[in-house]
Amino acid sequence: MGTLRSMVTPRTTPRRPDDLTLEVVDLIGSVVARYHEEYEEAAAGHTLTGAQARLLSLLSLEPLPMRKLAQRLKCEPSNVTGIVDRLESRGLVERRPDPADRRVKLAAATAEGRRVARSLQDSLRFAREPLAGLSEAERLALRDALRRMLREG
Amino acid sequence: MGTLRSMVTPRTTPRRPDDLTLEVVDLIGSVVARYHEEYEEAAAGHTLTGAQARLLSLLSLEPLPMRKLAQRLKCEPSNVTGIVDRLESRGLVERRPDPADRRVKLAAATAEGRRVARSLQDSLRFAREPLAGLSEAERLALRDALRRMLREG
DNA sequence: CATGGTTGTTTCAGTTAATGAAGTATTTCG
DNA sequence: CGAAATACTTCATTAACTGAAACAACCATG
Repeated sequence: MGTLRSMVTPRTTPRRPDDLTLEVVDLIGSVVARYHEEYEEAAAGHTLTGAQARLLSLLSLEPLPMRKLAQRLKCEPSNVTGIVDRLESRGLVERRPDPADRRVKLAAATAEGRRVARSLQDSLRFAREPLAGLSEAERLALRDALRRMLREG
Repeated sequence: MGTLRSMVTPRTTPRRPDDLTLEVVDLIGSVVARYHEEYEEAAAGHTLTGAQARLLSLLSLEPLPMRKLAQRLKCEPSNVTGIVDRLESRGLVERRPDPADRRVKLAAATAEGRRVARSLQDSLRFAREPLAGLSEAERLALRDALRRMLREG
């Protein structure tokens, strides 16, 4: 069906990605799936949900106001309230007043929270294993390609 | 960067990933985030949730029993029931009996469902844009690296 | 061929994530 | 000062997800 058309009108479809591009997109889809799988798995290993793990990771670096958390997680502030509530009830996160602005509440990881975040990072290190199959040169090429891909948009 | 360390202690840190690997992992994290963002966006453009879009995409290729859907989506069968319910109530999917086994119900995309799935694919094609910045040689190298990464595990 | 175990699906109860609309403080600025 | 904007919470609602229980149909095996 399509073969005849492509023989007759070889250059009328400028937007149609070539087979190589399609394959690469497909591969990226697989990498995305695998990354997610392992992330959720690592989180579950600490009895955390994905959203909780992501938020805790952010806070392990520095305390942040709720509104900033919402921005980083790309969700509504009211949603962050619940996630922080659950982490707080487990003693992994605490709320502090911001001395500079009494409206804002800073969410901060507790010592225990940081410990869990670190352990999470380590178990996620497992996600790096696939890279072990690549030579240094390949990893360099991969880095450059990914950098360029992300540079756009 | 990591060169000095690797010269001094070439075999004492077998598990600790080098800086290059860490950077690549980080870049993959960004690609994952971007991919998801665009996928959810494309789904939302059709008033579908991510889970619904994923399920519909699977069904656009071939009808599948509920249990197979659960396996593909890596979730419990009871969950699939709800997602299919919602898609069915919108006329995008239908349930048919499996002639070979009266226990199983095949979920199948309707004509409208296939149309939506195709349109979804097309808007997701936007996700391929980042690849446009790469030369053919780079895309080839990227493909090979990704293939090898996924080969393991 | 009966019957007991297994499989495929659904229902139900419960948790989490997420949004959007109010509502309450607090800050900022005309 | 007073009005508008900002930060957070609460509430109602929907979806995704899990695990347990129920039900029907399949399939062995004695």
